[in-house]
Amino acid sequence: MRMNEGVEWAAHVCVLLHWLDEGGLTPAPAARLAESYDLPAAYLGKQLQALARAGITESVAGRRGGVRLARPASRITLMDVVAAIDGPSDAFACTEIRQQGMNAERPRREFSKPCGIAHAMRGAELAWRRELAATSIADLADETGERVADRARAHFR
Amino acid sequence: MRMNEGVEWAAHVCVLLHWLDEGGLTPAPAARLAESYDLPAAYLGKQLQALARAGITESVAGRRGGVRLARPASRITLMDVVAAIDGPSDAFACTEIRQQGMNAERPRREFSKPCGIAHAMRGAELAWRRELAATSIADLADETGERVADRARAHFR
DNA sequence: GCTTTCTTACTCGGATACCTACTGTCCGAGTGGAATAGG
DNA sequence: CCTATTCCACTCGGACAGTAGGTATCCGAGTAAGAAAGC
Repeated sequence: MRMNEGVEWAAHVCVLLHWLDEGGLTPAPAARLAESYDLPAAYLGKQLQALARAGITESVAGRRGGVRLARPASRITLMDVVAAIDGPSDAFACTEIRQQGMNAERPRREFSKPCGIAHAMRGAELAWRRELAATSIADLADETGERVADRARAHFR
Repeated sequence: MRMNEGVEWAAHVCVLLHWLDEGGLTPAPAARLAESYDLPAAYLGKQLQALARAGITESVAGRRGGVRLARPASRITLMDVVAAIDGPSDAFACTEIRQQGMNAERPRREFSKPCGIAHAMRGAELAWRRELAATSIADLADETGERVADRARAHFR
């Protein structure tokens, strides 16, 4: 099980957009964001589109256009970013194999209670989501230090 | 992000092996285990090998051979099964893009503190693992009900 | 000076190709219990 | 009756093909700010 690499990119870009916002440097062109972290511009564009579809960023068309955060960074969580890029569906998908093979002839009502394995997996994923939802983009930006933020802003000025 | 389908198979098979153990019906041939849940025998064999490598099951060669749990089901957790099938590595892999692009020229010592995003992701995965480690195969078997266990044993007798 | 047109610099979305990892199958080698053959 | 051989039912491990989804690139369409041109 491996997470989409775009999640890392999107998270870093969101933090960067927050810093730029504080300096009045948004919207920032997608191509420059990609260049800031040496990422393939065309592919990062796809991830940015996904963020926009999820309402995390908004993009401004036309000259002097670009991307910016759609709401304060304190109200954007890592969970939001993961869900936008990696999809909202669970990693574990129960295929109800307990109803196959030796139990194929059994009446369906015997399986009305959800599969215990699926239930446990679901609980673990909920814990994971809860943790991700507890960290906001603003938290991440704050703990990085002002010097890095300043340098980023200088790079875009 | 999607989890290996074999994890579901392996978990169900472990529960089944626990039931069979209680009836003195182990070791059970891999082919029969596959047929019990209508799974492709050759591919399930691969997953069983992975379980054996992880020390969760042990396989008995030769005639009347098969597979059985290597230790009591109460001491096998879902986390063990997931790690055996899906690999022990984290889903999120930090590639340190913060050190690229506009920060490529910066001295390395500025990045001695771990990346905040990677840290948060790691914390969330730890919460996930903790939950999985809290559920044992015996727990799963118990909550399913004795009737299903009896039927499984009857199928192997 | 004001309005219109044009250019430019962006985003958006689809089409496409590649590559990795998961899914699934097959086969030969090894192993050990049970049946069989020989003394 | 006892021992040695053969057979059979298993597992193990590697090799291999197919497929889905993640990675990456490209291109045309749409949009808006600012410059240029015309009145």
